[in-house]
Amino acid sequence: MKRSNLLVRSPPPSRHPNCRRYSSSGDTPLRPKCLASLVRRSTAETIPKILRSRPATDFTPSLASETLKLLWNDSQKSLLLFESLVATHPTSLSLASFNLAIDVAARSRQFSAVTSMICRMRSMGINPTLRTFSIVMERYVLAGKPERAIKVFTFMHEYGCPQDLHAFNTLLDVLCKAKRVEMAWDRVFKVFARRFAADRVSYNIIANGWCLVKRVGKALEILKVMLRKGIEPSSSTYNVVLKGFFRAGQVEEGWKFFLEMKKRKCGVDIVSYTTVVHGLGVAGEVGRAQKVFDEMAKVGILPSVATYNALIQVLCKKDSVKNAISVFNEMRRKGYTPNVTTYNLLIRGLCHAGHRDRAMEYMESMKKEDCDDNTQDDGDGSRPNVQTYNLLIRYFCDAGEIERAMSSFEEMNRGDYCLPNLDTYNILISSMFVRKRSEDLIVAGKLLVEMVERGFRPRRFAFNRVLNGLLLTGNQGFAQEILRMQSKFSHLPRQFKL
DNA sequence: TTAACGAGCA
Repeated sequence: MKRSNLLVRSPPPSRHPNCRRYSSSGDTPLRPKCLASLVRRSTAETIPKILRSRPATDFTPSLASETLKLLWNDSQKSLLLFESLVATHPTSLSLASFNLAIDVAARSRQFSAVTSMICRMRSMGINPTLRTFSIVMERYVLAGKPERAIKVFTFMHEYGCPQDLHAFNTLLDVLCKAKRVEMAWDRVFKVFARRFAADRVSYNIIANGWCLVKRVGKALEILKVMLRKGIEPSSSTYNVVLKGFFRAGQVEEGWKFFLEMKKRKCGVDIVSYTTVVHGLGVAGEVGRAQKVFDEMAKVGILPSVATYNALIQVLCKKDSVKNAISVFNEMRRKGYTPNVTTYNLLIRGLCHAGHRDRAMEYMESMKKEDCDDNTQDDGDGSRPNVQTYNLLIRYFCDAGEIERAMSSFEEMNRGDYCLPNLDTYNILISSMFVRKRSEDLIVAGKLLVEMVERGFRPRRFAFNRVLNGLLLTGNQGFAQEILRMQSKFSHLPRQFKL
């Protein structure tokens, strides 16, 4: 498949404004955005050559890991960069870069590549940590192979990572977060609890697992077991159950539990308040949510950005986006810095109310704040992320503004903030069927090709839909091409070995 | 190492 065929092209060869001399060696240090852009426009053959042409001093561990982060949604290119760095500048690879590469490989189910990366990092004197193994375990669970995750846990000490309580809790958490709480309880907790001396955190994780599948009764049972065993519940334990009630739609039970927590002084904190503001609000009890929010100042618990976000979301969903904007302005006046979630909530609220132009203004201020802000202390600050782009694209598509959606997509595809993910492609491909135009179906086909090239696995449904569309509009040749890609794609090796 | 704000599916 020639990329030049693609209507939805990879980024134009625009130089990043911060990057004056990225294609030849010079005295300007290489920045992550420039290296990412360079890698995306190069091939497996040229990437190592380009890397060799630059002085070794350019390749710091942070350049390597930041660039891999930017290439997160292009698994092919990020793995190519990783392999090329191994060959040309191995000292630039830190634990962080290995973890990123392992995550990307595992996400596309290349588990044998994961094993070799772990062996390679050890041979380079970088020991895989629990973080490394939690990535692998999580990917196995998400790939529908939870028993493999358990196996990784039983083997990991052979790869230099201690099997301890911390690791035990991490495995429990990985399973519970993927809603495999029964497996976590029966196959891990019961089997290993004594050996690793399960603690309060272990029980909290299980209680949370039950709450995630909306079985608060089971979480309360865990609470009883803790009390029986003399393990004192923490504020996290109570907050988990509190959230569980609201998540399960048991609003009044949640409210009673909150009152009881206050009465018995069991660690009511900022998390409990945020949970209640959000829980009451999304259940439509906006007045009560607002009252709880106002109560915080009186009891001396100041709201955090997350609390403001909860209130803003509630107002957008159940009240008016106008009031949400007032709260947003108020939080800024008080000196809070909105994060990417705050902006995404407002942008979604505005789009939902049909104000897409105003939503775009907030998008622009996010980008502006990113330029003004050099500190970036918590990593991503308020830069637009994949959710920001996806929600804008989704609303543009829903409103029939396909061109606007495509222009946001192209901007995203420049890769200054993030690259399109599976959701982005799914949203756009679906929207290509609304106008019933032959040219739209070609775009859908090209998007499908591009997503496969970047390591995403479209559902069979997407393949069939695009194929049918192309055949019906007389694009037999392109349909054949996609069919060939699909047959190759479905035979990708699915090795599960570690 | 666990808990709050985001996060969809044929």
